[in-house]
Amino acid sequence: MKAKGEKIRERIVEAANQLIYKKGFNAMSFADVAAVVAITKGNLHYHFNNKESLLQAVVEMRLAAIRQQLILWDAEFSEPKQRLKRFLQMLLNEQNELVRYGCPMGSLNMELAKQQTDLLNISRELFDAYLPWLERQFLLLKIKQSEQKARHFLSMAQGAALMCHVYHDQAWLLQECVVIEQWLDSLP
Amino acid sequence: MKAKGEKIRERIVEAANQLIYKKGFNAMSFADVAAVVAITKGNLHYHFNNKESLLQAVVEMRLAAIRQQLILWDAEFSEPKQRLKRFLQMLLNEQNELVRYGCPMGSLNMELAKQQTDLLNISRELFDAYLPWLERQFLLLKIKQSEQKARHFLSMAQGAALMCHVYHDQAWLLQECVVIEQWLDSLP
DNA sequence: GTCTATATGCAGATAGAC
DNA sequence: GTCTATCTGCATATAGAC
Repeated sequence: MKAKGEKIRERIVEAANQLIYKKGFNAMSFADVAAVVAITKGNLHYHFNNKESLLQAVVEMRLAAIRQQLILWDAEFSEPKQRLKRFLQMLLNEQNELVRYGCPMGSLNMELAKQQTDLLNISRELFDAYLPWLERQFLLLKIKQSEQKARHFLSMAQGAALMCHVYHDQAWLLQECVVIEQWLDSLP
Repeated sequence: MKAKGEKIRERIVEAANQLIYKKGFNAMSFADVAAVVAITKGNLHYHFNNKESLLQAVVEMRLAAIRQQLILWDAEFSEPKQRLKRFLQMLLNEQNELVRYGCPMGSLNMELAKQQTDLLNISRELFDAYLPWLERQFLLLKIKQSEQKARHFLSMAQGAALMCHVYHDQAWLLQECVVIEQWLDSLP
């Protein structure tokens, strides 16, 4: 538990986090990560045996951030609809990154979904962190089929992120956010 | 234009098409394609210099299929809403493949969107083939903001395909199709 | 056209000196 | 812990015989 040892681990995970988002998990190499952290590949392998353990660490870091964020939103807004709109606001706040690199969750899960089952099981936890929270908001609104509503909300957000990314088109994202917000407002 | 030469080319493109869908473009190797077609890697390189030309050929094949399909749908249904519902029916018809491998368009574009700009420009043509057709249907319905409606429709479909793929969950897809159809019915 | 053989590069991963 | 050196495997791609 040496302080310095912990620090380098954090720097590695942070570098991997950025590289996974900007290059994709498969395109990211140990050499890439080592270069950013300014250590050698061999040293990096001392800290993380393989790519899977690196992914695990990155996902855990993201999970901690997501959970903290949701707690914050719960405290910040008492109205469930306001909380859901805060979720949409997040898309707008990060519109530049979304257009360039896609959704950090969606793009990673999509990349791992085709064949790499073990890795997908790890990255899917990111969605799992959001879904119950979303469902709870619809439950609080006393809306029927709250699970289905949560899924629809998340689906629409992912679809918007995917399309605006493929077309590098901010306008697409903005318009989708408007439509999703209208859908929220149309609910009882 | 020798018949036999054309035939092997078609077999290569068909094999690549399947492998790109089921394994992903980057995970697919020349060795994979050669094995399916039962030729050697060297021979495959004689027909396609590099992966980009293979992708180009695959996309062109898919484009031809899409265009033919849209012409068919136009002939089959006179009502624009029926045509759009036929699009949703396609998702249901291929639900097993969607759950396993995702949307052939969406997963390919997502994979290429992060860094490989040249390849993305090729694969995006697939979306470009659908979008004007979708917009035309909303135009025929005399619906305002038909372009935005087409984008929303496609976004929702892509979101549904992504989520049902990541969760390997047919129910997710089915429910989203129901919701999207309700959205269509709610339009004037 | 199709093959074998090979060049080249980079990936993930390991061994062992310091 | 961090380094250098190296192994192994597989990828794209090319050369040249048949």
